[in-house]
Amino acid sequence: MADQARPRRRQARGERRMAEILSAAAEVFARTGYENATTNAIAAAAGVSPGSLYQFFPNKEAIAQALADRFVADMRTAHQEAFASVDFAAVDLDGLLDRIVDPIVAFNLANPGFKALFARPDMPAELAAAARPIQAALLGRVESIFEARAPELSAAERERTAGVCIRIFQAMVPMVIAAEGGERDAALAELKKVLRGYLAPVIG
Amino acid sequence: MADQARPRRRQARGERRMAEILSAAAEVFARTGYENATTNAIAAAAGVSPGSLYQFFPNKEAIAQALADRFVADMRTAHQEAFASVDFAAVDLDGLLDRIVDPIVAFNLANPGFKALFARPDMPAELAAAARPIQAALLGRVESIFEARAPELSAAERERTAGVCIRIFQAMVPMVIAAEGGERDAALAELKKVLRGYLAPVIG
DNA sequence: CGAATATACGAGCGTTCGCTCGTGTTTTGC
DNA sequence: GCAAAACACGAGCGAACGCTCGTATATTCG
Repeated sequence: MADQARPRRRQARGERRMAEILSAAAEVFARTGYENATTNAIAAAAGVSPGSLYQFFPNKEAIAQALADRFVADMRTAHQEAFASVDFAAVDLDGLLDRIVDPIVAFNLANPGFKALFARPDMPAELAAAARPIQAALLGRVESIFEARAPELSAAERERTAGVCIRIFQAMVPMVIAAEGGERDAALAELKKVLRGYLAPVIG
Repeated sequence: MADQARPRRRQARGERRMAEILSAAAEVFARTGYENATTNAIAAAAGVSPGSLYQFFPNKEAIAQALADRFVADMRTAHQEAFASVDFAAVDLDGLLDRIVDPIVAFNLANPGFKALFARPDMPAELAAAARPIQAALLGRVESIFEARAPELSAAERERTAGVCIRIFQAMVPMVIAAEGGERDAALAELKKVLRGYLAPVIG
């Protein structure tokens, strides 16, 4: 009953190990996907025994959960930077797209494990829950742009439009990442073209 | 070696069983995803013993493969109907979108197992191979529209534009399917809005 | 120093799951 | 009618994998 098992006091060494294990997990998840990633493989990739791994994480899902938390934190700052650098009212649509799309694409490019964890259709409920706050925050930010640029939109329209933008983004980022060099620039330009075509009638 | 194991002669009963097993597999895949679907669960859902299942399919992947083939065949006819009913040169962009988007969305709505098999990021290579022909065919059809309506496009631009359209489609169909009633109509309208905004500059 | 706790190891337990095998029943072909 | 082949059953094998446990070393604290 309420076997709360007070969290053990970590040493600096332990904190380092946890970070190493998470990095190894990100790499293994990115390479093999969530289901096919074995905890022993993660431990091996981190240069650690299975037993040690389980001193820091109670089970496989907790690893994914902690990794999700780390991604969410990183992504939040990436988003904050992206949205903070823009005066929504002053800049034109093309400028807006450049300032917001580029850094978020860059984040996804730098964190290949991110998609392997969150792009899965049969994601454990807890992982989905971890991803939700970042999704909600992103949605809110996009909505706030529309609020400033297209105040005539109803709340429902605003939310729907923002949701569609994010959806488009998530669909096309893999395309951008998969492309190489000049191809990638073309794909990125195409992503912006789609968003521009969709948004031009809404926020001139 | 080349232990070709000539294919056994099926009875009518056997053909029926195979179809039943595939339908059961579609249902189980749709409900639990590919990895979490157990062959015993598929057999049970089909009202068949595990041993019987393995008289028709050598392994789990072969079941998915055969199901993929069935989906591909069904989808091919759905696409054929969708594209055959339109005179690309005569109709305007809105009409074009209505005539093509609606039936393909309807197909996805009627085949919920389809996505569970093909929307997976860590799809076995053989499954991806089974999906490729249908993707290629769809790409070709979309390209042929552009060829008729925007002959000034280079081959590379044409292919890229068609690929983006399909990508957008695949990203937004789940949104349409997840929505209910009026919400669904709104989502469908939004899908067309995205495509229209993207394509209007290309094929007036 | 010594006790308490954190970290580390890796063999292997328990369970799940894809798949097999021995056996029995139905259908086909002659 | 009778053999051969297809169909059907379900207990359970073997391997994979998440995770544990006994044990040993390192670190902290008084």
